[in-house]
Amino acid sequence: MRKNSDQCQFVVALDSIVGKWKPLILYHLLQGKPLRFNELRRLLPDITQRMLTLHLRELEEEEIVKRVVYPQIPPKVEYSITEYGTSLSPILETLHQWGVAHVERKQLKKEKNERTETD
Amino acid sequence: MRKNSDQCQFVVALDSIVGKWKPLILYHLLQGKPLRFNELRRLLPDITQRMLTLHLRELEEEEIVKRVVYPQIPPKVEYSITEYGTSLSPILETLHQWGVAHVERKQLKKEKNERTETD
DNA sequence: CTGAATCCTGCCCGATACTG
DNA sequence: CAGTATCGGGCAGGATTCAG
Repeated sequence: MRKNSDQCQFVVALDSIVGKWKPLILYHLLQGKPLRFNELRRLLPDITQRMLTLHLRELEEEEIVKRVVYPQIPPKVEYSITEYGTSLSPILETLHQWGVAHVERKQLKKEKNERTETD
Repeated sequence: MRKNSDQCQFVVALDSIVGKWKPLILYHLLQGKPLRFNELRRLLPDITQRMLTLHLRELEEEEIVKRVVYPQIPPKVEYSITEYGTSLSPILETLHQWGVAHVERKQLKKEKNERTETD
């Protein structure tokens, strides 16, 4: 340890963000409104219950997401972004912008290739 | 497709960055100086040849990294960041800052817990 | 020195069924 | 409604060997 101990901290940050569904979960929670379990499920059509719970637990563990249980029947649980969690917002925003640009770039390149092929 | 097609683009960005060693590779190449294959290996003490080549190929594929072969014996290959690749710099920087803060936060919390336990 | 080719392994995630 | 429990597959990544 300690070798690159300071330089590698983006790996730490990535760990909090990476996971097949975490970025999407965060995206929705960062809208600000608390969401119930099944609301999140509906917003992420292809996620399984299992993965949703697992990822939420991990985010909760890092205090990025807050879980509030309303003791009632039927159960009601709300998930929301913590204040600390909002500090991820600029990261996601930057990633999103870069992603959009990257896709456009690829698209342009593809079109260019197709044009030169038909010459 | 197209469901969240615009919102999910951070996933695209993450794909370019994620991979066990990609962030480290990028970190070193973003220093600006072109690096030879074995120089990178030395900088990433625990990476295997296989993973280094694979990750470099992926980065090259996305035009984030440029590969220059000097036809000579023994072979010499230099990797450097492309101009396009430098656009990742702010992302890595933001991630790094957040990572550092996140680790510190965890550390503080741990110390606090240890203190209350010994009460 | 810079790889490519195989083989192997862990573990992330998915599918499904069950519960308070 | 909001979860657990269990089983299994796929794929990223590691170890090793060969090659120009």
